[in-house]
Amino acid sequence: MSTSLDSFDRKLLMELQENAQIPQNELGARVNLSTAAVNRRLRRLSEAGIIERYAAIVSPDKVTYNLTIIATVEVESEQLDHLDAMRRSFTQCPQVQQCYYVAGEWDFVLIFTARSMDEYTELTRQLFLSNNNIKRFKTLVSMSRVKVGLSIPIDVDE
Amino acid sequence: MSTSLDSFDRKLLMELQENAQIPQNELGARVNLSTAAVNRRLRRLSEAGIIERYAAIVSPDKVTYNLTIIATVEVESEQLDHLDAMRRSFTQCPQVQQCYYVAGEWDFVLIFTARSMDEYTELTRQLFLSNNNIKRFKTLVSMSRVKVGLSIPIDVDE
DNA sequence: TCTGAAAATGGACCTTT
DNA sequence: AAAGGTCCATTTTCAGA
Repeated sequence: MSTSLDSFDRKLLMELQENAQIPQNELGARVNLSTAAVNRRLRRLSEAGIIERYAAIVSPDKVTYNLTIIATVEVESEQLDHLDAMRRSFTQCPQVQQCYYVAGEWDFVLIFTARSMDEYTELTRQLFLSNNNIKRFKTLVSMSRVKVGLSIPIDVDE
Repeated sequence: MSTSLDSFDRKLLMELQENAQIPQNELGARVNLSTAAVNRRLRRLSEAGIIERYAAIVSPDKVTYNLTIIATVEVESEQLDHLDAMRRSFTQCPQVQQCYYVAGEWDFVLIFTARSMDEYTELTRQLFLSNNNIKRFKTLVSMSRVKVGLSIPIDVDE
């Protein structure tokens, strides 16, 4: 059950979060392991769910999704069925890249990607304004995507 | 030069954002294209920077990064060298998964991943409290990662 | 689009700890 | 048992005709 990673696993994860296209023999060379051993470890990491999946990262600019917007939302009622309905509507919206249910001054934080302000405005209409369980929301428009990723810090020596 | 995607490219991107491990022959079957055609398109998409990179997505829970925290930051001075220094310090911090420079009530939005509240507290010390260009910051602790990803919506038929 | 070479993956089997 | 290494078959990628 010990899902504990050894130093090899950590090095592999570090590399693969950066670049999942490195072939296994090259990975082996980097971490000092045979190709077969790398192969086995990658399988284990995937099966254990430590590697959730492999994904292509698409450049938003190159496909004219030039806008990134962060929205914070406060709800009226935290009744469970209401919350669930909201979670679902946020999750289903493809322009919602991320959604966090948070404690503090707000209840949800959403990260949108959109092609234009008009598109975002329309989304707020659908998701926020037409929902009377939303007390208020605030919009922060990103001027610069300073750092964007989902990498988890992996300490190689630990 | 026209970086415009046709319907095949869009379908491919849609699939690969979800799962970058699908072999090219399987992709071909799904979008109705030969393996070789898929191969050429993927190369083109990468070379054009439309596919930025391929990445392994690691499950934070499985490696004991149980905390996700969103922080908003207001700066004292928006002088360029000050901003740059801050951007750099945020970018370099491995626990900062994302950082956006925003317009509105705040100047930066940061998304942290951390192992514990103590770790986060220590990070705020390093990044915020020891920096006297930061006027104030606010912390929102995520109770649930409702949706997490970097996918761009790709309309298959457009 | 087809064919085939080269590369990468992944299993079998043996060895080490 | 658990994990590594070598070798080999299969699958996948990718270029040329």
